[in-house]
Amino acid sequence: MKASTQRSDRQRHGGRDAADTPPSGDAAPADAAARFVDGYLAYLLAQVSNRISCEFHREVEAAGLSVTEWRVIASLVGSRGETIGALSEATLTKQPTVSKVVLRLETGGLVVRLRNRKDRRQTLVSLSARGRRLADGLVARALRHQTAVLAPFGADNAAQLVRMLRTLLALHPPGGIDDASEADVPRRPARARATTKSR
Amino acid sequence: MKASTQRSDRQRHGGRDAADTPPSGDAAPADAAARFVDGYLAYLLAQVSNRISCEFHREVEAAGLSVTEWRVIASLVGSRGETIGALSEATLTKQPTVSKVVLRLETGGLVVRLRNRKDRRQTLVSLSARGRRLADGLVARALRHQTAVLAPFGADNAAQLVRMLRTLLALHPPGGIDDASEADVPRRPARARATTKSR
DNA sequence: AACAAAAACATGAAATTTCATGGAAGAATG
DNA sequence: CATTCTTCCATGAAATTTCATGTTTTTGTT
Repeated sequence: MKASTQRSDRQRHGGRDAADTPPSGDAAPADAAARFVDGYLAYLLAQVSNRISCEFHREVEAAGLSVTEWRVIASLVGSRGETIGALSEATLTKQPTVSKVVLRLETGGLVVRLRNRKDRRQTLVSLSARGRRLADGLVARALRHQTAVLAPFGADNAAQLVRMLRTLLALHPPGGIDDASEADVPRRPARARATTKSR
Repeated sequence: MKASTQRSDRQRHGGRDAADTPPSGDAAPADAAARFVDGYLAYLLAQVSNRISCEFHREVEAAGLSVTEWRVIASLVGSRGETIGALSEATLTKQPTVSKVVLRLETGGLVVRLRNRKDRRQTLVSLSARGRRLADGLVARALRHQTAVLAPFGADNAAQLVRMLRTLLALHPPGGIDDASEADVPRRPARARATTKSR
């Protein structure tokens, strides 16, 4: 229910044909009209993130995990227990999805769910022995892959890249999703607020 | 149906409670056990990509577009026409999804679909006059946002970040590699040097 | 302490995305 | 030029994700 209707009126094309211009193949000969996205940071980040990840996802699937499952597992490596909420943030997946994936992983014997004694609302998820074994193998491969990816840059540049990414992370706190601080004004598309609340 | 069964046996928790360790809040006091993902490039890229994008997605939704719709629109800015396949790659969305989104956008009057005369199999998508107006506004805001995001780095570092991202893009072609096997064509040249130098 | 408000998570319903498939057009072979 | 193979896209069915909501627990207020 985003833009316009959802009906699929047209059968086949309306009939109009394109003039002649072949779309941007890769290198435009004369009309060097660059696509906007090719210089857009968010696009570059998304593309790079996706391509790097996808390369490794082959190994993930070979291990019998879905991408979301791998993200959850990976987020648990080196941790003593993560809440559903923390996993949601770490895996870039909405909370209900994480709840379900974790449940699936638990029945699969890869993770364990406990209750936090300090706050009995939260569910603490951690790797089972079997989950840790599986994770260790994948993590080793992941690090090898990462090394290969960063290799072309040399240690210094690679380190700087990682440093800049970390800086960006620190500069842009998560949770831009739900924000209802001033609970009075219901919904205002108004002026963009850059001040992300930290939690 | 990825890992294990899908049944949901358990009602509520099994009953076990966590020991006492509060999960990684943000800064571990004594047990500096860092989560694996916090040093994992793919994770950093995904997080940064997501957070930067999400910040802007508020403006996108304010404009009445879904994220996928915005990605399609943005990919058409500065282009004379993109195929469904190209849009699929640019938007990181599977082809059937793009087909449907484009159809929706067309009925919404934001894009136009034509047939490529050169290759009548492909559908060339381009912005309508109205779509271009909408896109221009969003692109202007997107660039302002990008400027703000890169500001803390200074021109030189910002440029280097973008350069490195572009290099990674060049080093890691899309689509992954199908199976190789008997192909006489070299799988992927790969061995490319990353020129962190100017563009 | 009592009560209201908020937070964390599980769950069913709804929406979106992807998978599998098929038709049509171009390329490749003979 | 007939035949086969591949590519590109659309479409219905299936799977995944998200939304909306309810319950339980914690926090804040009076």
